[in-house]
Formats: sequence, C-alpha cells, structure tokens
Amino acid sequence: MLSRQEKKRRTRRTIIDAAFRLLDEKQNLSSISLREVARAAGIAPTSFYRHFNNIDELGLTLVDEAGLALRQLMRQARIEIASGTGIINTSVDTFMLFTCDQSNVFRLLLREHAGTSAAFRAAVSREIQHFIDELADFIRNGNNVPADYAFLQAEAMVKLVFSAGAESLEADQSQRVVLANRLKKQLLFIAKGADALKPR
Amino acid sequence: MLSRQEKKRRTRRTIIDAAFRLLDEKQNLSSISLREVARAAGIAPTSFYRHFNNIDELGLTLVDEAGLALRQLMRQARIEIASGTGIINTSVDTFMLFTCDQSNVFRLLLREHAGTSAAFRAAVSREIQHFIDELADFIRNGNNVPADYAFLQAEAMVKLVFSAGAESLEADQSQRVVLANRLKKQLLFIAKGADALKPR
DNA sequence: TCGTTCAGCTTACATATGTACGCTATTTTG
DNA sequence: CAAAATAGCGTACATATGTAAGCTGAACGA
Repeated sequence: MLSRQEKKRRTRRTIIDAAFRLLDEKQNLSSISLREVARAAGIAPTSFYRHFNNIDELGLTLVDEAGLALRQLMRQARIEIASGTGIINTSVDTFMLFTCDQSNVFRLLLREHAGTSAAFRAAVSREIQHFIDELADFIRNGNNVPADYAFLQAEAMVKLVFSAGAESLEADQSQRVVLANRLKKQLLFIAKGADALKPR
Repeated sequence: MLSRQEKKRRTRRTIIDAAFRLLDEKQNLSSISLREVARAAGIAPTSFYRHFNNIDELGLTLVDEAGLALRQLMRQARIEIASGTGIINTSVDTFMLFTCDQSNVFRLLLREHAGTSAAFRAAVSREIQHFIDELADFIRNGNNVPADYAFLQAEAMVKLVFSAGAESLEADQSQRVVLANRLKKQLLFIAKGADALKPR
C-alpha cells in the first residue's frame, strides 16, 4: 500500500511525463492547455491544481528537467573525451544522439528559447549558459588562454551545435550523418581560428 | 474615389500591418487568433475571409514579407561593403540595425524557425538558405575556394549571426554593442580557421 | 440606367478553455 | 477509534474561438 504522499508524487510524475509526450513537433509549452495535459495524464482538469498552481509552473519544471538531462549528457561526453577520442567528435556525436532519442526534450529547449514566454526564454538561456561555461572551462584548461577568450570560443561552438541540433530534428538518419560531419568541420574552423588569433 | 480593387488591397495591407504589430515579444503566429487580428485591423472577424482563406495563409504571407525585408538588408549591406569597410563589420552592424528597429520582423523569423508549424519552419528555412547562399557566393568570389567549402563557412557565419540577433532582441543599447563586438570576433575565428584549413 | 458583384457587417452556434465550488473516499493524525 | 486533512472528482459558468448564413450598400459593367 502506498502512502498518500507517495501516490501524490507519482501522479505528479504522470503529469510531467504526459506533458513531455505532448510536446511533439506541433506543440509548445504555451499551446498545450491544462485540460489537454490533464486528459493525457488521466486526471480531472481541476485535479491539476493539486500539483501545480498554474500551467506555467509545469512549464518551468519541464525546462528544469530538460536542463538536467542536458547536463547529464555533458558529463557523459566529458567521460568519453577523457578516454581518448577527440573532443569535437565525441561532443558532436553525443549531442546528436541526444537530439535524436530525446527529441522532445531538446525540442522543448529549442522552442522555448525563442518562445513567447520571457520566463521560459530566461530559464532556457540559463541552461545554455551552463553548457557554454563548462565548455569554456574545458577549453581554458587545455589551451591555456584567458577566461574571456575561452568563453568567446565556447559560445560560438555551442551556438553552432544548437543550430545543428535544431536541423537534426527535421532530418532522417542519413541526413543527420551529413549534418554531424558538417558541424565537426565548422567547429574545427572555430578551434583553428581561435588558436591562430590567440592573444599572447 | 478609390476603386473597389484598390480599397480591398488597402484593407489587406491593414490586416498584414496589424498582424505584424501583434507579433511582439509575447505573441507568435500560432498564438494570434483570427479575431484578434480582425480586431486590430478594425474589421469584422468574418471579413478576414475575404482576404485570406485561413490564418495560416496570413502567416505565410508575413514570413514572405519578412524574408523580403531580409534580402533588402543584404543588398544594402553589400553596397556598403563595396564602399570600403570590412565585410564582417558592415554585415554585423547592418544586421544589428535590422534586429533593432525591425524587431518584430526578425522575431517572426526567429520564432517560426523553431515554431510549431512545419510549413512556417520550412518557409523560414528557405529564407535563411537564401541568406547563406548569397554569403557563400560572396566568399567564393573573394577567396577562390570550392563552392561547398564556401558554403560551410557561410553557414557557420549565418548561424552565429542569427544567434546573436536573437540575443539582441532582449538586450539594451549598450549590451547590443558588446554583443556585436563579440560576434565580430567569432566571425573572424571562422574566417581565419576556414582560411587556414582551406583545401588546395 | 439598372441589374450584378462583392467587401464588410451582424447574428448565431458549436466547441474549447481556465477555474470556482462543493462532494467523496481514503489516508493521516491525535 | 474518532476527527481532520486532502487527492481527485463532477458540475457549472464566464469567456474566447473559428466559421456558417444571410444582409446591405456601394462600385461595376452592360
């Protein structure tokens, strides 16, 4: 027998999962309605309020979870980088895997980054900032450049990665390979250029 | 006295202008309703149908107009480039001017590029593709590199430009200057890197 | 000049939404 | 074991939406 608290936590999870499932290629956080989420979660519309004050609170929760998934991805990538393969190749491959089989999660970030809610946009921007900062750290350690210079490079790289990720959402498997290779070359441009223009 | 045809063209224009005005930082093409547009244009909801079959048709029209504005921007930038200043500086400055004082137009492209309508996404992608193609031409002429290599470089640059444009929408005047300078350096990375890795 | 066309209007309806209110059944607490 | 708390439900209402149907007056073509 489950405690009341535990049961509540589970239906909260059900709501969140249902929302993620609704966020396909034709829905965003602002277009899904409370009733729609409730329907998908198998609860009464009014029961939703037992878990969230309003639907924006759900939205912020989803963005947080998506950001967490991204940070976990980064950790995994860094482990693989430590094991030998080039940083660019591994990062790109890991990222593309993410956009592929967690497409709804990545799409959420992508969409709300340019979405209609200032709060969501800010939340996503924060997550991307983490992404950039950690890459900047990595670059600074490896190349011995000033922090702001490493940041410049990291930011450019992350932006290209996200752009390619966006395209990958509309691509099939073979197009994704092409996309990944193109991205790797472009990241190499930045790495090479940043190195050539490095301040002394 | 105005001809009936001319009057119709004018209210069509009124509708389009009203829609652009509605597309501020908290609205996108899918969130504006037919009735809202009609209200803003000062016509009855049902009169809308005399000009567009549905609201998606309006949306595509807006994307087309936005793309046209962008192409005009490119032309202007190329003229100024011909008159001496560096390509990167002029392009960035022109672009930033665009995102600043035609913010609703740029935001439309940005938002629908990652939006919920596949048709709108495709339409915006086409416009961006034009943007990339023309820059690739420019690069190929100046640097004498293969077409696909110039494309690689142009694509990376345009992606950075658009990303910075997105950020500029949330920035004030002084932040925009910082943003522009950062972008210019990053574009230089790509130019330098692409040159260093140029195939022979 | 007179019948035709048609942009724009008003009215109307079926549908979806957010959320207030109060009930019930079950768990929790004292 | 009785009393309090509470997750979830059903009902209800005010509001917004897309769009069908039909009318009107002004521009148009003969």
